[in-house]
Amino acid sequence: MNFASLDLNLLRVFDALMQERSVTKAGERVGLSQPAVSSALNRLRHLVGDQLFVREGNMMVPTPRALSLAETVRDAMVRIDQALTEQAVFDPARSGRTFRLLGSDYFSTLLMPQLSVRVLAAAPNVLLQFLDGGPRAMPHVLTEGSIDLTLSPPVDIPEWAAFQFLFKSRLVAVAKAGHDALAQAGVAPGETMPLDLFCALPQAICSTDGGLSTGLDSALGAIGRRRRVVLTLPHFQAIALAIAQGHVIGSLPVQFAHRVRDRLKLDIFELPVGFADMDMGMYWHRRYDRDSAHMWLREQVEVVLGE
DNA sequence: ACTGGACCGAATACGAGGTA
DNA sequence: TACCTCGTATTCGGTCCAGT
Repeated sequence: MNFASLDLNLLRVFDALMQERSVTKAGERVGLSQPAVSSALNRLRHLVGDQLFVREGNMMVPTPRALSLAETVRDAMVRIDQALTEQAVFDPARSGRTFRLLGSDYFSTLLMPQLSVRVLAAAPNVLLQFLDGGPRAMPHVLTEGSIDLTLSPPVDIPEWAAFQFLFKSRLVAVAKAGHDALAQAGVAPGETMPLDLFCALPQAICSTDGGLSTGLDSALGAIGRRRRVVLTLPHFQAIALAIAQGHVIGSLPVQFAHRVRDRLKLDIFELPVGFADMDMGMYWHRRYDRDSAHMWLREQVEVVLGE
């Protein structure tokens, strides 16, 4: 590998190929024709001494060598782009940037309505997008640069990811307002739901993969108890709507429960079992640490959730 | 003016996948 | 199985441009 003979445009082609997995689409992305990309790929292959991409059906699949280079090249591309285009201070009023956030519907409900008001008031030409996804998707989307921020409880973070704590969240038990069994037991909203009743009443739980056991079930198991799960749903909104029907109860993050309580006519109770609060926060790739637009976005999220 | 490198469009070959 | 479509790889003849 002779670095002096390296044409940096080849890295643009490589980066586009990593993202598109197609010579034709990579060409469209970087403004070259398909043969030009093919030729560039060939020159890069000779430089690196590796095939880099091999064809599998209609896809160009990266080799292990290409995968090992991808992160470094992507990082370099972003840094060069920032160096060439970055303004001294991000100007929200003039920016046409797209900000993409990823998280569960917990955050899209809790954060996005207010965040969109705040962001679009200051930056009317900005496009704000919130994508549905759990913590598992986090490393991939942050590495490839398709997402600016992910919002989630703590996860095992790679060393290239930055984390900022936003708020603590705890679970509360939720039932339809005036739930018969709870009324008969004389339990008022705000009080602790009796353990026997909590375990006996049919429950809906939030689970994106159909799993039937959560941290709360582990806490119950530790005291030799078990609850009756009859429904799993992938979104907290759906859990709340199901609870509003009256045939199930459930547990929701306290901030989320308060947000939907009045509209859906729900009652909120304390859980009958000790369960540790969760630290909610945002993650981003460290390459954006000093990106002024990204810093501005993080500030807006922090302010909205602080309120 | 010449040379070399990079690109283009067009043509062609070939492989993979979908479909009748 | 044959055929079609789509996409990649390669070649060819040509243009453009920078360097000598």
